[in-house]
Amino acid sequence: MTDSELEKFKKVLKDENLKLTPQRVEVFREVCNSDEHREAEEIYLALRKRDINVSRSTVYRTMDILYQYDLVQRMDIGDGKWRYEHWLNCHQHDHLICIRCGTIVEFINTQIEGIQKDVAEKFNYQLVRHVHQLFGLCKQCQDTPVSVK
Amino acid sequence: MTDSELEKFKKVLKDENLKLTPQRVEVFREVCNSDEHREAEEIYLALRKRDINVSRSTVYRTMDILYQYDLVQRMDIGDGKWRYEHWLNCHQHDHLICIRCGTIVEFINTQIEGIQKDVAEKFNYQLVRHVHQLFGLCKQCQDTPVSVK
DNA sequence: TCTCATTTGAGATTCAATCTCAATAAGAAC
DNA sequence: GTTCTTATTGAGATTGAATCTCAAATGAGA
Repeated sequence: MTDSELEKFKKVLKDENLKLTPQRVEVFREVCNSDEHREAEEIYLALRKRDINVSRSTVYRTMDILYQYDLVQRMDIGDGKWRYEHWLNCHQHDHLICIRCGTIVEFINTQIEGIQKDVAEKFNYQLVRHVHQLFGLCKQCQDTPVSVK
Repeated sequence: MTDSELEKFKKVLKDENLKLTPQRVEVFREVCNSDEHREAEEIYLALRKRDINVSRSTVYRTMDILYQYDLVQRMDIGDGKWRYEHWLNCHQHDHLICIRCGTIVEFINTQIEGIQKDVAEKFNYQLVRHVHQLFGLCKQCQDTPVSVK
């Protein structure tokens, strides 16, 4: 977490009349210090592992704030859990997801953005956001035989 | 529900050693007879409304079978519920979703499919399926002012 | 330092989906 | 048609991520 990131977070809290608490800062720090796409529960456990006591409720609540004010990105791959990632490298990107091992890879394709704009325009939709996920088998899982139970 | 659709369902059940029960047929019929993107609960209620008694459990279980054997399409728009739609017009399509009123519109864009293939190939993923959803405001919601609570 | 609205933590609650299990029914064999 | 075996059904219990509740604690402006 860079100082400028922290300042951005502080500004949001101030602007929205939310208080700067140690718990909120720790949650934000934890999110920023990993490039994985993690669930709230994983972030909660990572904090506990580092002996930082923040309740599960507070982790969920803070993730909501971070998402609400666009300080983190969040995605849903259809398993009923939100996965969060920091927004530091700020590029709009989509995801490739391995259906066997769960590995998530990011990709950027500017061509698709143009097409999306065209589609939205054609249907008179004012585009706000999109979800674009490609599910398949990663190289390693293609090469690994399925183990017998 | 056309006869050929029903036959396809019967074939799947037979091939998979599953039994053809009146409940399963009714659920399938209900799904086929609507072009909406409905939740299992909505399908369950629609059946009750027509005085067809199928339990909630059986609706959920049958939807699983239909999805498993590719007789229906299912989507997740991030609200924790699966929405089902029949697969009768068999075109691969994506969705435009209004974030205010929930209207779902389908669109087809063959250009994107090519790009998806290229991306998967580049990352050595063997593509299985994709999710592509555009969220925004539909024309009507753009024109309707937000009502005051 | 005082004050007060906000936040926290722990546990309760929600809700879609899944599981359990006794009763029922499909459908193969005869 | 009858019998037998196994799958299916229905009702309610359970699961699990997320949200809510409320008393106690705390941030931050005065």
